[in-house]
Amino acid sequence: MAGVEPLKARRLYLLLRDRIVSGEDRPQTRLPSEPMLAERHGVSRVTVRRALDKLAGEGLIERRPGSGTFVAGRRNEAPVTADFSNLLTHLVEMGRRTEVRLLSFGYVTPPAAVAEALGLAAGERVQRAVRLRLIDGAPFSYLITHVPERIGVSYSEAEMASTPLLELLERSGIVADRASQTIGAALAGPDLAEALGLEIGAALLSMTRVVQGIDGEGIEHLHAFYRPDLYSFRMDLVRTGPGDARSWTPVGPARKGATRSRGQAAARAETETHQRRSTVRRGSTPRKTTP
Amino acid sequence: MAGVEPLKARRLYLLLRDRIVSGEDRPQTRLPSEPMLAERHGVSRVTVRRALDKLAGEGLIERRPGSGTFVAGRRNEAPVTADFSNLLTHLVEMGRRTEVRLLSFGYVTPPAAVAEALGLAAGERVQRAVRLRLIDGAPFSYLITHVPERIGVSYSEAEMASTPLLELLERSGIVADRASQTIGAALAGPDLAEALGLEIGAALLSMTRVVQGIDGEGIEHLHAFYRPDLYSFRMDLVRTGPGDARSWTPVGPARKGATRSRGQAAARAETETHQRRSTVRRGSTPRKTTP
DNA sequence: GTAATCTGTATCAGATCTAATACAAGATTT
DNA sequence: AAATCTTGTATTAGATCTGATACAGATTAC
Repeated sequence: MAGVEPLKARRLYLLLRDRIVSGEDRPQTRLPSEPMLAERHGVSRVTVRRALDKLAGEGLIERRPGSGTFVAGRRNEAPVTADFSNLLTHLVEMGRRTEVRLLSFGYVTPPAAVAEALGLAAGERVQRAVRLRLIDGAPFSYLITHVPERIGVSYSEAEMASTPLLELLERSGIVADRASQTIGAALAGPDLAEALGLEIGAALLSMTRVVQGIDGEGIEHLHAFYRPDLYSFRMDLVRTGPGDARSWTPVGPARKGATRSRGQAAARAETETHQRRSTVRRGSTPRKTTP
Repeated sequence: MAGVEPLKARRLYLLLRDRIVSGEDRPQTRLPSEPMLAERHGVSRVTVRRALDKLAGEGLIERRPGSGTFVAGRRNEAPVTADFSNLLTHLVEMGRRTEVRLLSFGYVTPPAAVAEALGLAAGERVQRAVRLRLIDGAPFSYLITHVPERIGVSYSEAEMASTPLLELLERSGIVADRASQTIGAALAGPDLAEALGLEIGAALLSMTRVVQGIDGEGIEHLHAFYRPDLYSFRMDLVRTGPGDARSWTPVGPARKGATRSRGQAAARAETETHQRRSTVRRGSTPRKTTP
């Protein structure tokens, strides 16, 4: 009569977790008691307890002996948000310190997908670098870059560890003209999990970016993985154009709540100003990017 | 002396999987033999076998008894790609058929996060709908929409199951003026996993979108989950502006190689044309959107 | 054709997970 | 103050999962 499910606790954990993070179960609300949950989900109280232990470990619930288990206050969403349209990012970082670690560096023959994306000749070698980015000491992104060998030789390994890649390329006279980004999701394998400080099956945001020069020649291929709890992508759009022909146009990210209940024109002016301002400011900040 | 690790097989599975999908292990290549893998990773051959079974089940490897295990040909990436800047999407769908199922419909008091995002008064109710979108019979997105009650009543439940939400709103005279989208990743819980036909711990792409009217009033709150193997977000960027003041500007997705080696104006004009074209075409196709 | 190598299959032992039960301690209600 | 409900802790046994070993069938190389 035993269950065929080898992961009852995990299953229940994910179930409860979804309801909490989605806001379905409101903060400060009391969850059903452990015996109740056990009965309602057809598992033993020990299993319920395991699921709740996990939730408590992540700070999603608060347990008060004798009183009950309560939904904790909504925790902050991904604090570091990248604007989509910005390559030289513009992390919305309020006084935070970012750091880069070079995990791997060398010249290899690229995977077929990379070679194709960069438009390389058969057998052409590339510089491959793996970097880890941290914010306030916490790793949040894992970056694998491939650069054609002839371009990669124009800067050193040491520079790679301290300077954003696109900046290095610019310095070498390489002109980036176009880029294409694709965003997806993936599970954390052993390497990624360890580097990013996550469990092995954790969910990751992934991005692939291909940067091309004026003649369409491949300059950089980036494959990046982000911790979704520390990083996310954001894009703001405004309806433009007259009458029926209007369509959506991306703009820079608006300040939190700043555009609330105002006219369209005012909102647009504001976001555009913000964009310009942040662009200028970038030149004076130490070294910040999201490659 | 037995291992403390309860997930050796899964660990190895993810490790090998990463190497295959990243192209590190090239297609048609033979993997190390099972005994070799067992030794190199310090596990038993049975464990290796379990990992390989999973990979074979996903078609990532091909096993030939007596001969060896081979990396299967690179499988296609996410076939359905959404352009970022397009709300009324524009799936890059080549003759595919999409379908919508309404899983849940009703009026509720919204979670705090939703109420806040929509700028609702305390206690104001919303229409909540859960829909599943399929392409060629395969579910690829799970959508949870919240719409203020006063707006939601302008269309019926039946319409909800057949017509894109934004289109319904437009029809009711609601004018969407601004939108904000945030993209992240999450693990599939029991509900999502079953609806989308995935295992329980699978990785999902998630998106939150808030649409506002001219006066900043909330119109729609969407929380969407996508199968990353069937769906991804894409954005193309072009370097604009003169000399040192140049920055990156998002454009519609370029046709493969179409914008190669052209100036900024040409590229933008082209994508806008393409965008408009697809908008017009939509009217004659059955029902296609990506809410 | 014979040896070496590889995948496929079966068996067995240890570890982990699940469940059931009992009891203790804190909080609330009656 | 007593009764009741809650979470915290401990113990037990059974089912399941995981890992290790041995052997069989298929392919390849020499």
